[in-house]
Amino acid sequence: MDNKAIANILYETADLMEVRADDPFRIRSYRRAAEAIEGLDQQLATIWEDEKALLAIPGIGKGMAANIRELFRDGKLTVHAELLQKYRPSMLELLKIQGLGPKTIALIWDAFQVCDVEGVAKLAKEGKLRALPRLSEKSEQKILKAIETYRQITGRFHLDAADAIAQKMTELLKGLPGVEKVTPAGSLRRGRETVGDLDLLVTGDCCTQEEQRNKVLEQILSFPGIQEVLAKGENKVSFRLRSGMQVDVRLLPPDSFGAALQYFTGSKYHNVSLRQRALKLGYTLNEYGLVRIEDNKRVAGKTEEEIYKKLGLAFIPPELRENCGELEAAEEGKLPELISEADLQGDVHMHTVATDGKCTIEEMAEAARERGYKYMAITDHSKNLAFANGLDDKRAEAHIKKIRSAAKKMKGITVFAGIEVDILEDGELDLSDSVLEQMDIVIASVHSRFEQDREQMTDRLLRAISNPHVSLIGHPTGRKLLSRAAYSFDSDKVFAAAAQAGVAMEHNAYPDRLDLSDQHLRQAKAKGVKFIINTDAHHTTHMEKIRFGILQLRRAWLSKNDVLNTLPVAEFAKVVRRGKPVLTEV
DNA sequence: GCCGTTTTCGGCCCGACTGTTTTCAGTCG
Repeated sequence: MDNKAIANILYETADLMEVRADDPFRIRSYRRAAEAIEGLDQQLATIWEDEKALLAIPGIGKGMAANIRELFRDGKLTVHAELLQKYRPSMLELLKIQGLGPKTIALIWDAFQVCDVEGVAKLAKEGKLRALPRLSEKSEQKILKAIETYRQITGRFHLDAADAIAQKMTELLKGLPGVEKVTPAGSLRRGRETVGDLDLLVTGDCCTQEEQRNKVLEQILSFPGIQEVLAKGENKVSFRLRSGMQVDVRLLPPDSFGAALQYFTGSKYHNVSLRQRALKLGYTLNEYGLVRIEDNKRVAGKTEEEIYKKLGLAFIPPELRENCGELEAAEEGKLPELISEADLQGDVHMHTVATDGKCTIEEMAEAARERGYKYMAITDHSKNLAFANGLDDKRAEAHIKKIRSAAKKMKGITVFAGIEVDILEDGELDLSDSVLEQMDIVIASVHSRFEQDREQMTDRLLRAISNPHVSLIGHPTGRKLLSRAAYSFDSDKVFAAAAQAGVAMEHNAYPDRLDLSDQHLRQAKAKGVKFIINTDAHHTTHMEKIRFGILQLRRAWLSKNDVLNTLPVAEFAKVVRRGKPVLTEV
């Protein structure tokens, strides 16, 4: 059992305890413990027998330590099992419906003993929920709408979740005789913002030698978390994980690996165009190779590169394979030089324990330096975000001093003092200009009133952009992938105003945001906007998630020149101050 | 259930919004 699995069980326990109306503080302690475990550097599996080590983790006390030991010893947690027995696992799913909370779910359960999405939808349709206290016909409509939204997003997963499974599978198979490599294909390889099914390709001698193949297949089926095996043949295994994710693992011989990788990476429409092109040139292309029609001779297939080359094309990076002009550009040698992670000089959106982050200024700065960044910025929340303990003017000024003093001690990296200031309902910023003036970098973000109409939201953003202290707009559409839609605003107007004012737009690389989307990035670039890519890290471990954002920038055909935090530190410091004197010596 | 210049039990982040509750509970962030 890894840390993530333990944390999940604790989260689920907390959710179900909420339905049972347990002590709220006890519930919170389960969530705290789960968060702490997720953020650990080492695996609990290596220390669970050491009481002292467990108690040294903040948020873990005697009771939780006992819970953890029980999980490792018995493979289950009694309190979790009891709750699941009482309410059934479908209740966990029900809790994911927006607007349905533990109290309402408990109310429905007590009245009807119904606790699954299907059942609640039926009750709402039949008008039976309005009989319950606090629920009306209007509530029924709201619940039905939320269930509708929920159904649209289920079956898709955040990019990092799919990536984690791919990495685990690689870990599981590597080292087995005959396994050369394990490669993700499909939408994960193309970097689509969410992933449906996960496609994994295994190549090596194991695909042709029966004994090795059987060993590999056996190992694949030992993957932790498999709920159901959907198919098992000689060359392919499909299964569904408890999370609902379907994983297809294919075994492919090395000499046709390139063709298979090309085929299974897609997209479907890119492949259709590519095959049409092949036909025009006298070839036929399938997952086994590129074959010349006149003599039925296979001319390419071992690598993707040779296939594209034979078809008279430059190699097309997977992120561009969406049939959006990439074949034409590849033919004319006009593919852009895409940005890569190595181009980045810094990550400038991070939170610390001063607000809702989990690490100190020093810890975040050290982690950024270890990643090879030349600069970073501490940008905690402002007071409007009360639940995050946001900073008011006074605390913000004190925080700047703290950051500057920590910055002095750090060698090899410039630490900027910044803020993520809330854009209030009317576009006013949540801190005084006199305080913002003292910041190296100001991120202005919307965190409330997402439901404002298009006109109001547009004005709100335009007003924020007009503030001379704002360096960039944080997560500019406010969406949360698979849970919350983007707020509505006139993107043409806002992007044009940002370009005009020299205010950058953030690409937030955190996998549940990835905001701006690739379409918005393209649109903004066309208006002349520059971008800054950040992780919005709330923990040192979040910084590595930058790569998921890089995939989106690449999908939008962006290169280094479009992204400000590829600039050397001195130039970057200047550009985010928008003409005002630079405060930090670099 | 955790934590602690109160070593033992009381405090634990809270404001805004929504709907239907005529004074507030539930949900979200």
